[in-house]
Amino acid sequence: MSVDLSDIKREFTKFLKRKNMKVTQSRLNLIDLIAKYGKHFEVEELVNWIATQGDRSVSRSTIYRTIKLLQEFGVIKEVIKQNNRTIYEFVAGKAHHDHLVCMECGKIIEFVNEDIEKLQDEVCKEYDFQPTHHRLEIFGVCSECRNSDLT
Amino acid sequence: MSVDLSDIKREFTKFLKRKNMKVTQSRLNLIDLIAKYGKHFEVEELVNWIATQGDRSVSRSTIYRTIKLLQEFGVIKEVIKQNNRTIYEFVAGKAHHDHLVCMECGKIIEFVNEDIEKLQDEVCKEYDFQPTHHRLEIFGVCSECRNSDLT
DNA sequence: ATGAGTGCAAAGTATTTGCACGTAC
DNA sequence: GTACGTGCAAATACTTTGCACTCAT
Repeated sequence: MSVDLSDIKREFTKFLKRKNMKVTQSRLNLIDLIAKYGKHFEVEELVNWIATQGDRSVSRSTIYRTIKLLQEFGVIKEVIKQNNRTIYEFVAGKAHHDHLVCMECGKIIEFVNEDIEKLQDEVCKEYDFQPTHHRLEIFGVCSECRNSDLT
Repeated sequence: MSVDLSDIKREFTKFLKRKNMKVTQSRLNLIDLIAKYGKHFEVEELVNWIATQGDRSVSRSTIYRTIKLLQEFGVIKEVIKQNNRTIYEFVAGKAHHDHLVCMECGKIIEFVNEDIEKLQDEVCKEYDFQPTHHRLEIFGVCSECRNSDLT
């Protein structure tokens, strides 16, 4: 793990105080739990997994509420919106990246392309649009699935 | 309107026949209705608007079912996924484009950038990934909203 | 004539919310 | 001590589905 969770929790504490919100165990625990989960997740999946983690458990409502805060804080992003599913990622300490999504096996491939980012900035300038965030999803079929499809 | 609806309906008819599905009034009507609606839409919004269109009415279930077919056929796309909303667009006859979404006024700006498309193809080649479609959403604040925000 | 399509209402998901109780400050 | 946060269960919003009837073929 490239990022120090203590740092994140310390910054999140400041973030909460700035907003005059309370620094609760649930809120801090959820950071640990999501980091421990360690992969892309859907909320329901996370809720169920957290239920298996003994103590430090956090309820569904609080998970939903805290995920919103963590998105605002910036350590979590909705990276894939497919059908009616939302897949989140813990992005703390990671460079911005986008995703290839295999529609057969569900695999998610992350990629970084600075040129695409630059071109987006140009588009925004052209329309005098101030971007806050973006999401690029490329859906298709990964090479493994194509190769195993030779049935 | 740059595209001939009759052509689209003729092609959709072929599409349905190829799939051994029936060419029903509801299915053809929905194409007319969506074209007449003429802008980006959410399903619920479309359902309510269609209910005001007198005859040619189509039920919510059939709208949902037919939208899936029209997506497969390619004349409709889910272009924006924001929070838990899905915004569709009737794309028949339009060049592929992506979107800037103003989070203050909800305005949707379409843009075309061939270079971004090319770079995406390169990324896919690099990962030996066969893309079927993609979606690039840039969220932010449009210039009008920034100017009126001088409060 | 027959089976796929439609409309309705009910069921299923995902997410949000009201409220009583607990906890940070 | 007070107000915000939490957990629960209920409510909401969106979408899908079972079924009886209708219509395209």
